[in-house]
Amino acid sequence: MAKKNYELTESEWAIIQAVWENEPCAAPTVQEELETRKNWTYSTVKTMMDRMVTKGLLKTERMRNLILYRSVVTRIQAQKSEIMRTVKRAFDGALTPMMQFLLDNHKLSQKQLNELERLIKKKRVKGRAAGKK
Amino acid sequence: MAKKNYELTESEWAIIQAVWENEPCAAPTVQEELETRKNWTYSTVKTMMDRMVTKGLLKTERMRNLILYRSVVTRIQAQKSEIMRTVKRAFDGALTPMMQFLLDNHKLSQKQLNELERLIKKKRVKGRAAGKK
DNA sequence: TTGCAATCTTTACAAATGTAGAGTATTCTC
DNA sequence: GAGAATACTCTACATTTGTAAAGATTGCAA
Repeated sequence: MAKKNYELTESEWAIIQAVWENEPCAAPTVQEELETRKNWTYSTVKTMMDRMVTKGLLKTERMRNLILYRSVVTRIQAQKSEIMRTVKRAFDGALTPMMQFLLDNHKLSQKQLNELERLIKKKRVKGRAAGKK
Repeated sequence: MAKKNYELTESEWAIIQAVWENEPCAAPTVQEELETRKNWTYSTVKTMMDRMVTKGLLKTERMRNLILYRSVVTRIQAQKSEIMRTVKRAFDGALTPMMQFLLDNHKLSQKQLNELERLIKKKRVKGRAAGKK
């Protein structure tokens, strides 16, 4: 139910990404997966994962002598939270100014602009069809 | 020079916003400004501000027996960092997917969509004029 | 000049986060 | 069945963040 706000730290993001991609998976898998980017030992990874279970970001299930982890929040949910956090903190909660800022402050290629325009058009049509909001 | 990445915490955002709006200003001013929203005592605010000086987010200047604070990073810089952080963590560094996500996952009104389209058009033209990138 | 008001300084402490060693249990493998 | 390999548990410690009380300064007002 609850549309909670999941504020993941940098490290938690790294971990949950690995989980999303291997789900369900054991801690060693995650550790190996991250070994190159992050330089974490098994202990480190495991500790973090267990803390994430406590926080309700992951959940576990025992399979014989193995402990398998699964994500509780989806990638979409996490992305949404991350964006909402930014909008709240840095743009006073207003989405359009943030979009505008993105357009103004990041050099997008023509191609990207086209793509965006296309997306907006699509959105627009759909919105109209479905009874405007 | 350095185009550093400023990762402000929630509290730091609150403080620096107050500073931006009153710059240069003394700690008590900031504390009063935030009194309603946050419920921080003077000590709390002062401590945080001094820590932010250490971190290079604010700087001070002594005026007789007063200590005045100024921001070191601009609102734009901070917003940019905040967005970059999100893009990096949650969208694998790619801006367009993030924009797409924004369009897909947040119900924008027709008006907002129009506005965005207009902005993009403007961008497009300007980009073309200035030798495409 | 004495005391009050405003401001600053010092110190503290708890919770969260980053990081991991050392020991324990379980399971292969020879 | 004994040692090696694998995975888990427990404990620990440093740093950062959130929060603030208590004490020291200083300038002004009576």
